[in-house]
Amino acid sequence: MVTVSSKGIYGLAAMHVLSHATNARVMQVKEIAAMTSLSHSYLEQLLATLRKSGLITSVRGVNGGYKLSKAPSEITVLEIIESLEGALFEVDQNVGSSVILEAFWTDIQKKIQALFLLKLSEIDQAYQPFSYCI
Amino acid sequence: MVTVSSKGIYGLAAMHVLSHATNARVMQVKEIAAMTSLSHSYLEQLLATLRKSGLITSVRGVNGGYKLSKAPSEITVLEIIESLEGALFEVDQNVGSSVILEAFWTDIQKKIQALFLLKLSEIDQAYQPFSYCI
DNA sequence: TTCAATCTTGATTAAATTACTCAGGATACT
DNA sequence: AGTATCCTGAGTAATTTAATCAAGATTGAA
Repeated sequence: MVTVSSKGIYGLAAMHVLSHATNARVMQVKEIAAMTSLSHSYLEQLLATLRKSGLITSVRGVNGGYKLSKAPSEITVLEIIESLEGALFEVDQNVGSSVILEAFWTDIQKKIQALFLLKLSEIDQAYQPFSYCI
Repeated sequence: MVTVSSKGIYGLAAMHVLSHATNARVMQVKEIAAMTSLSHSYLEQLLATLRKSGLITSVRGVNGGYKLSKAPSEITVLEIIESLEGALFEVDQNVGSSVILEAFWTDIQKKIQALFLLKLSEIDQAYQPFSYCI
């Protein structure tokens, strides 16, 4: 019903790294792998999925790599997670045949989904460890 | 990292049924199975786990069954889910070696946990489909 | 043109998890 | 004694996870 496994966590890490690439510069799998501590081949698999979802764009050949398809302010964490893990929720019928519980789970679902609607760019803004309000 | 599978959903359904048993009357597995549409043997397995966690109490022998160990107002959905599925979250180190992402995931974790701190009794209060405020 | 760097794809796999089933044992009321 | 219950542990098929690996496709540069 709800699942966020390491695949989604790794994927967000990769996207987060890409969001810091200066001015639409493509980053190589090698670089991203080094920064996220992921294996090259596994990361390739994740990036392939993210590319098929349209979240990132690839450039092939020498000096190729990946970059975000959109600005980090236009990509939500939910999109990233769902791209890699499928729908965050399956709307499950017949929860013990209880109408009340179905309403409960639907509500939980809505609330968790809302948590993940954060934009990629907002992660830095919200969780930057050393931020100074002048 | 986050997982709520059907086991937790079924378990909540069973506990919800038990919370409606009149005045500490024990309910048989058979009855609960009928009300939740679960198979007798699978439900037994779930109830055994819930009992070992101290959430429900059993009475053996003829006319035995299960009942809640505490009032529905003293049992949270989180306790039920975690009893069956283990910790809702694993605090995962080294999320792509990023301090910011670690802070993000810790925060998400806290917020999701908060959603599940709802009391068993509060489910009915909050999601009763036909409730009238006089 | 050739080569090497890079993305791309598909096959494969070991381990873990899920969602069960089943057979029989233990207990206690009648 | 007998039977209705809970109780336990073993077993299992299917799926998912978290990868690895080999080889193909593309393109910039020498």
